[in-house]
Amino acid sequence: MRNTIESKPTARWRRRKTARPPEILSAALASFAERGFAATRLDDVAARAGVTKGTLYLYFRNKEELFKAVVRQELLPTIERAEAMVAESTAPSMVVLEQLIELFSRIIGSRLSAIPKLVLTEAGNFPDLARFYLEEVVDRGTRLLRSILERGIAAGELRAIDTESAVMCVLAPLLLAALWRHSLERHAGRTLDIDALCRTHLALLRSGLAAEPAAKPSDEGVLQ
Amino acid sequence: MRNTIESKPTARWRRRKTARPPEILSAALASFAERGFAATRLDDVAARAGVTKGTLYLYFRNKEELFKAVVRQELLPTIERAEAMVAESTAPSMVVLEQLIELFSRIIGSRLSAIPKLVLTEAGNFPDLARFYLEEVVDRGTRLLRSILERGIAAGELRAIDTESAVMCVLAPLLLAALWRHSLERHAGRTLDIDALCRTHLALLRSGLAAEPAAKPSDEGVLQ
Amino acid sequence: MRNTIESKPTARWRRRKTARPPEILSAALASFAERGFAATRLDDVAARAGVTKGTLYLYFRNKEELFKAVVRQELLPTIERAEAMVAESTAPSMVVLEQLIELFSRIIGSRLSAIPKLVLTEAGNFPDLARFYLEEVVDRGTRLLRSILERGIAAGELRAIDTESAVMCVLAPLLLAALWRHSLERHAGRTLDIDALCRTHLALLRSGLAAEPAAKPSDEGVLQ
Amino acid sequence: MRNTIESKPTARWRRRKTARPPEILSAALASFAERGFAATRLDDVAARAGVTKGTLYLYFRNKEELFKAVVRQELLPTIERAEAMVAESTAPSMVVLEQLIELFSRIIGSRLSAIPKLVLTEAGNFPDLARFYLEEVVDRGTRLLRSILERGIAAGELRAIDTESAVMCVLAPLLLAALWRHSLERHAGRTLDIDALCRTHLALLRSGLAAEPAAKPSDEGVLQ
DNA sequence: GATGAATGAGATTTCATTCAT
DNA sequence: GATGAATGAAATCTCATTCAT
Repeated sequence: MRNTIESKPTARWRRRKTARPPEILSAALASFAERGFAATRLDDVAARAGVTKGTLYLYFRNKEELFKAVVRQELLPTIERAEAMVAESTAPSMVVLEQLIELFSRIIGSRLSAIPKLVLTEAGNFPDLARFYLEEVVDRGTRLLRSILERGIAAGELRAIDTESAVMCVLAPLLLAALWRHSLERHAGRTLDIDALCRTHLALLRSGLAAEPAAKPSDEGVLQ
Repeated sequence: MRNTIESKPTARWRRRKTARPPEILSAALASFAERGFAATRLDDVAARAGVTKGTLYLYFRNKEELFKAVVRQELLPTIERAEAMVAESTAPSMVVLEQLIELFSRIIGSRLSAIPKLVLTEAGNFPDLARFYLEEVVDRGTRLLRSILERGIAAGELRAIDTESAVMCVLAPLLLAALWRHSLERHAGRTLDIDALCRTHLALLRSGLAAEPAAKPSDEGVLQ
Repeated sequence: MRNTIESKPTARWRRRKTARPPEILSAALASFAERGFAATRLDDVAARAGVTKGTLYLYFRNKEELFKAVVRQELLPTIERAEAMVAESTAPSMVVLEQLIELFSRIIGSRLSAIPKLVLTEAGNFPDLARFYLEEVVDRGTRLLRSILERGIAAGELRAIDTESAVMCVLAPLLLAALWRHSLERHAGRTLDIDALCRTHLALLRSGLAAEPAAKPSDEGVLQ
Repeated sequence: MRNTIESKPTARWRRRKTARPPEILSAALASFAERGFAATRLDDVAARAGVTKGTLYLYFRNKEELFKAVVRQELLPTIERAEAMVAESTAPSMVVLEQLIELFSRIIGSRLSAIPKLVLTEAGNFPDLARFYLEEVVDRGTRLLRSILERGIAAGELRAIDTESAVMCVLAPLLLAALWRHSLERHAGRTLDIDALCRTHLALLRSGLAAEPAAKPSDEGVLQ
């Protein structure tokens, strides 16, 4: 009896075949990230997506497939974007590094940042998901960073270090920030200042990675 | 009436009685770290601990209490040890930092290193656990590191940076290593060389944190 | 605007409209016979009938009504045919018996033969279906057979036996053949030779039912 | 408050590890025979067995395994008994046949008689069950009967007929009686007089199978 | 103290049925 | 008339928890 003029009879639902899957994936990402795979109830995912449980099964064969779809479909575009960025760039490695870190820092703010936590959490229960993530995200990501570092070392811009370890040192603070945001931040009074973190991180990296002879430190006055 | 001759009949049993809780905690830590809280079945924990399900309930009220006990009882001694180490030390901050990192790198090899993953993973489902961990581990840990950095800056040994962010940058690679070990490492062909990582990390930190003679401004174009 | 020239554009569609119910019944009979009522999914029936699930509900109120329609509409014509055959015949009872058995043996080859299995299977779940089948098929069928036997006994052609039991003995091999075909035959390597079965059955019946004094056995040379 | 003298505190349940499986199998046989596999709810089986649903899973992995166990464990002893009976007997084949039929008629009265219906009904959904039944029951049973008939023919006691078909003719009325009992009988007013059926069947068989002096060909007009 | 059989609440999954298109 | 997306009730199955032994 809501509409006295327009007599639309309060449709219980509407057909939205193409709109559903993204909505469901998005709801699922949120739920899985919040509680983990096992603790997420499909009732919750469905409610969040504005459908009923049964509808989930029209689009995904079961809970596990839904879970895998979440991880697969969300990440790949971003990886590809980063790879393209690096491939196209001719800037000095330190600048490319800055650009990458900046890109990453923006991802931390998006819903994408929930995925690392998700994978961490569920790697033990989903071996093939773990392998997918290792190959399509970890490996591609580290290869990318490593190529930048090696290019910089070869060009004499950066000092010679163990690039394998260095890649982890470069990524770690950013990853940790993403994990923090989706786990403890909600329970801490404070929020993490991502920009400050990136600035400090970059400052440390600039001096840390700088080629040694010309190690005349430029300042980072602005940071701090 | 069984043992009329040997006078310490139940010795082994008596020992086992007090041995149970640690054995159970250890089994639980391993299981929880592998599969997460929800996906861990108490049958598995019991089997791993060499007892039956019913026995768990003699020592822990329920699954949740067992989980919390795992986190609580395993970590505190280590934190206290680190605090003592710093309190007693009069060495230059960079040296203390090295000692701390070395301590941490040894923890990564122990079963303790599963706990960060556990807490990260389950913070969403166990708010009070999250708060406990924040207060008793995160806060105390960062306070500790921060005090070292601040002491170093004050002494002119380290350059002036945002210590709040810097703490994360110092911890991140170590934490990431711990998380890696308990999630993706098993599925990757390779293992992480923790020592190499620590060496590289320290090398970067030494230059990155070193106090500088002068401070000529330069740009940080991208990040601001 | 499709058919400007041909003037019977929807002819095919019109035909289909009346063709639907039999097509659906046929598909349903096949599905129900294969898997039973509960295990049959309407999706399957619909697919087999070349329509979609929704269409079924245009012709049948629900799954149960569809099921009952299958049994009801398929059998009655055949029963009536058998009754007519017997009513018209003036041949000796043994000959009529042979004719009936021959009719039955042809039914075993048709899709109709699935129905006994269906009723057997679902009698427990559909009491009114069971009663319908009892009255309209079992009772009418046994009455028919019994009348033949009694006529034969009265005429001195057959020996005096308990006709109630004898009816079952006459029908049993044929029914069993029908059941076999729709249950185990598919899983056995072999198929049942219905003709051979009927020949043997008739041979046994001829001697078995023959009036005793004149028990000069005629042979069944061909059979064997 | 039931026991004012003996103060047994109304135990909610009792441990009866070995007593359970047969009780459950028996309850399951009854339920499955009544409604078929798919239509049987495990709640019902559990209730009938006096336990709860969960308990079923202590003893049987899932519904299907329970179903298969029912068929497997109930039948084999009986088959073996029949085989032993025939192996030991040296009586004329017609006498052995009578003994077998008598044995069978007693089975019809027991709960075992539900199994043929069950297998027939569910063969389509459980191919391996069908194969098991074919090999362990149908084949063994027909082999048994056939050996009796062949022995009788060889000894000149029975006339030469197609033993393969004859086996079905011998078994059919008994099987049909079993099927009837577990499907339509409940809905019919009347019950089947098994003894009368067996008597008539045997009477027909005696004349039908009896060896004949001569063999004058006559017609089999209809069937050929 | 230890056991493990039994429970029962709650999760995933299926599918007959509905109804907007 | 036909469709098939969406529903929601009901089924199977799991597993934390209890408690007789």
